[in-house]
Amino acid sequence: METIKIATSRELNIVKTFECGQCFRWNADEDGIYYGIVKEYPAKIWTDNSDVFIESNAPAGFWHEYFDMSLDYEKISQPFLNVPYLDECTQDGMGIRILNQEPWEALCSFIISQCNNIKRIKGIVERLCKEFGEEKNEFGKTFYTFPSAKSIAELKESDLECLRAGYRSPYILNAAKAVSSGELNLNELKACDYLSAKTELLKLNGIGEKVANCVVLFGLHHMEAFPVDVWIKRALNEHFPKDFKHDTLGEYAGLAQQYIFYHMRG
DNA sequence: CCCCAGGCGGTTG
DNA sequence: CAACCGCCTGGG
Repeated sequence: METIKIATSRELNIVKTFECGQCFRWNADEDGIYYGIVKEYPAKIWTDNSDVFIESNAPAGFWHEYFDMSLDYEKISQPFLNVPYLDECTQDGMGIRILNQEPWEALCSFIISQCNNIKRIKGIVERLCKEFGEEKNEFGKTFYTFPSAKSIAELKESDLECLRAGYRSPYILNAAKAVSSGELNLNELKACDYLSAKTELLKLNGIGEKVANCVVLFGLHHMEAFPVDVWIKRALNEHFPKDFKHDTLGEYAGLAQQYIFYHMRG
């Protein structure tokens, strides 16, 4: 077990980053210490004196990559300060980072997210991991890895009843089969351009524009993706010109989307 | 009882 | 094209 300083709290605000809706498996205890697991590495993360620390067994550079630390977020956010209303959102949301999550986990999680609230999304994802993931004990707590696409693909729809995911279960199975068979290669989609990646995801049953954009942004790190959900729709209607086009925000439009989403959810 | 929650897919006008 | 509706489940 090793503790590293990953960033300053100005560069990485863990509350904003974990609570802005991009991930579902980080939870704070009563002291504000976050616990979570990425791949097979349970982790404990906290802020102390304007610095962010992580305790885990992960190899060197793992968290640096996960938190996207090689990108200067203050710099890439500068253009947003020239856009009315987005400037407020950007100042408010500074410290949010777009995580480099596991592509399959993001795909599965955002399938589950459709027409659902955060609490229930978290519950379903947690049951999925507990039921089909691998147990890891650390920090006096129990963690479960996110089950592989292959392990889910081997299941039947009735096996997923315990998740209580409703009509989303067949979508999960279908996606798992596509990924484990190689018909859908998420790593390839990460390497290719945003639009091709999204187009591939849209071919899957149960994946529409919103979910595809979330997967492309949060799972494949194509930062120009701009998922439009009910909150963003509301923000666009209330605070932006009618003819506003979000692609004018450029290659980091997805970060702007997160600032807006965080600001709306307040 | 009703309605809604970070959608999608199929049908209709 | 847009508008609408059913869909699983849980909470208000």
